Amino acid sequence: MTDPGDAMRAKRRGSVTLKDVAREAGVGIMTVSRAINSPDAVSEKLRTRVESAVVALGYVPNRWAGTLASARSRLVTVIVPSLSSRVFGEIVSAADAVLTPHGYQIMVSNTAFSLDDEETVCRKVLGWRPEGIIISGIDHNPATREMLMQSGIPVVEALELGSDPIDINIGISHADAGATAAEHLLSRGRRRIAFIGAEMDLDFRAQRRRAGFCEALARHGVTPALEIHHSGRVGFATGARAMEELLASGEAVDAVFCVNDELAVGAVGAAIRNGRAVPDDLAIIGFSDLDVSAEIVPSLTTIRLPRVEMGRLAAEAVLAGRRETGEKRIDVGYELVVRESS
Amino acid sequence: MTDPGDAMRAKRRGSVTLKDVAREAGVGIMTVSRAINSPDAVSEKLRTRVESAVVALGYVPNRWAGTLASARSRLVTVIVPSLSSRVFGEIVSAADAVLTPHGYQIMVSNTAFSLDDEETVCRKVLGWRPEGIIISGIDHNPATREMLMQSGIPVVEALELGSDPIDINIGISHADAGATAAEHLLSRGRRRIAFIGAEMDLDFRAQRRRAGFCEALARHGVTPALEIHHSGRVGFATGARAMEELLASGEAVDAVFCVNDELAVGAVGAAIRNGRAVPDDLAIIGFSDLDVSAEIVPSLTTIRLPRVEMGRLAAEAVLAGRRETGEKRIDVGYELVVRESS
DNA sequence: CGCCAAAATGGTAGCGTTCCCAAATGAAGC
DNA sequence: GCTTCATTTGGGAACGCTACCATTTTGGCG
Repeated sequence: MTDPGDAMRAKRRGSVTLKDVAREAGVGIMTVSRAINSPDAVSEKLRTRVESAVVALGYVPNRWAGTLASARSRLVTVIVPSLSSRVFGEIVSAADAVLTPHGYQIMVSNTAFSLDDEETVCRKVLGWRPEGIIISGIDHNPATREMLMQSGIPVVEALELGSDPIDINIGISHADAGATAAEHLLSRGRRRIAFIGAEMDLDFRAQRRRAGFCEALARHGVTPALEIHHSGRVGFATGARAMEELLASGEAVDAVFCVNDELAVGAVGAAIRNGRAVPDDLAIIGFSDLDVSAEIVPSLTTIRLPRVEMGRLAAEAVLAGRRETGEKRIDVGYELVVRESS
Repeated sequence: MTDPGDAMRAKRRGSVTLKDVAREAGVGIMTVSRAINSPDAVSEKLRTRVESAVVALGYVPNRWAGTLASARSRLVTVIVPSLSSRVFGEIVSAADAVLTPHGYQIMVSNTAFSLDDEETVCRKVLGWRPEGIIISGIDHNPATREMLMQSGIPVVEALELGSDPIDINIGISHADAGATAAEHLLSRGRRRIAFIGAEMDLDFRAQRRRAGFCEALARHGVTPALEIHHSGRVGFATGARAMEELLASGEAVDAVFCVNDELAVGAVGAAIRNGRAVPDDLAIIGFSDLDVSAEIVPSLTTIRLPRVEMGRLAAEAVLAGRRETGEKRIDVGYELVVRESS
């Protein structure tokens, strides 16, 4: 596997530049630049001449040069734990929908749920000098925090609400969400309540949902009947395996809180397959409200995380910049969505 | 909403540069550049001095300048129809996993399934001078094709196999996949076979799956008993609505091909809810094999699209570049996954 | 101790834009 | 026709970095 760079470089040197277009159109270099970036500042006659030269030569302005000269990258970085999850995809998508019409380009990086990777990614990302950074969560290495604060770039921490934002913070309280799940199951008269999680050591938000869940139970004098912390990766299949483990344990359980909807959907499937009636034998509640959660049978009770709204608000916060002395902390709230599984 | 650019510019001018680090470390500017980019070419002594100066000043190299000077952007663009879909997320994720270790950064853009948007996006993307472009599908506006061919950048068309690749083409035959679905249902003894699709006018791959499906039926003297082309957006809920429509039609149907798994999973749910036994009353087959498809009850028969492999191969093709006179067309194949729903 | 090759270091000239200002052109008024 | 002012146009200097080449230092060896 040879280095594509050499060919690249050879090709690129000598590609069409502003100067080529200027020569073709018989105008100055600045006239071309203006004809492209602020057409109103150029006379009709020259503008059309420039435009046809651009088309004739297939000129595409080099953003690197433009960015370097103007110190405006028109780039916004989004740092998420995972690129393949629909949860983060929806956030990115919503942010993109806001930013693209404003001429911004999104650049996505993933941390694989690791704080150290996040630090590496942040350092790399700052080299691109984005005009805004949207980052997942409020847990960062001290060095990451420091770096972001020093950067002078608007930083939006999304997904979870914390007490000490770097800059702007948009999210919900995951502890409260966990507590809401517990209270819902209790209100249904369940007392032998289990917990299912996976990759809990990596996902701080999931940890806090669990903590909030356990505390709420404790307030009612209940302790979790069983906790399955599955070693597999978060996903539908892992949820199913975890449920099988739970059923195999023989423990008497009448309700389960799955720390996210992937696990919960898989758990519902496994419960049904193993002859349990949901919710009669076993109530199940998840977290995040995936699209699929509403369509499975029985449909899944869950807690809706307003992902699209968070993505949109994060993008708008970046656009507003940090000078805008608006709200530094935005609680987008969550919503208990009661369906058939509880 | 004021323009964040001004603050940006003010901040950035006068940020830490190579020269500052050089002064701090008491060395030449080139020594700093080398200490960072090819540490082996610098003596131990100076390297440590540079390194501590970098840390002391919090220097982060400016990629714009580096890219401009070296004509190496270390950027690979991935153009997908949608950012929020898990199918595309997995492809992007797999490509990222290959490219990141090689020092590349991925830039994702979405076309919203529109050829015109794709053209706009391509033009914009070329301005960033990526070293490779991974684009979804083989259908492009003539201008888009032209632009990509002229660019001199390796282009990988992924997801579907065509006869005339711009450069490199990785995918499967969607017509064959559709035919496989039809043949599977026929082999199960079904003859009153329906089709469910959504947004069919935008998704050319789905169109070809349908065409292949219809042709295969025709070869066996069967015509689709019913076609539901739902107007909603592709998603689980739309699949459910389409199935309800199908059931309400009163048409005698014993099998359904859903043009993708989102629709199929939703359709399974709706069929069950409406008292149909799947597969006894109604067999259902989807396309793509989502993670969730294996975990619902009944689990979904589908055709697996090897997304991770495509993402990986596309990234490797970009790394290899176009000089590598290897395979221009790679058929990654699909696989019929028979589960409970058929 | 000197000599030469090899390694380490630094200066300079771009890379392709945009910004700033000067020059040129055109319009309007007398 | 000439001056004055607004509008267009263009030139040159950055922007921060790397490539290339020249220079300096080092180390090995006779």
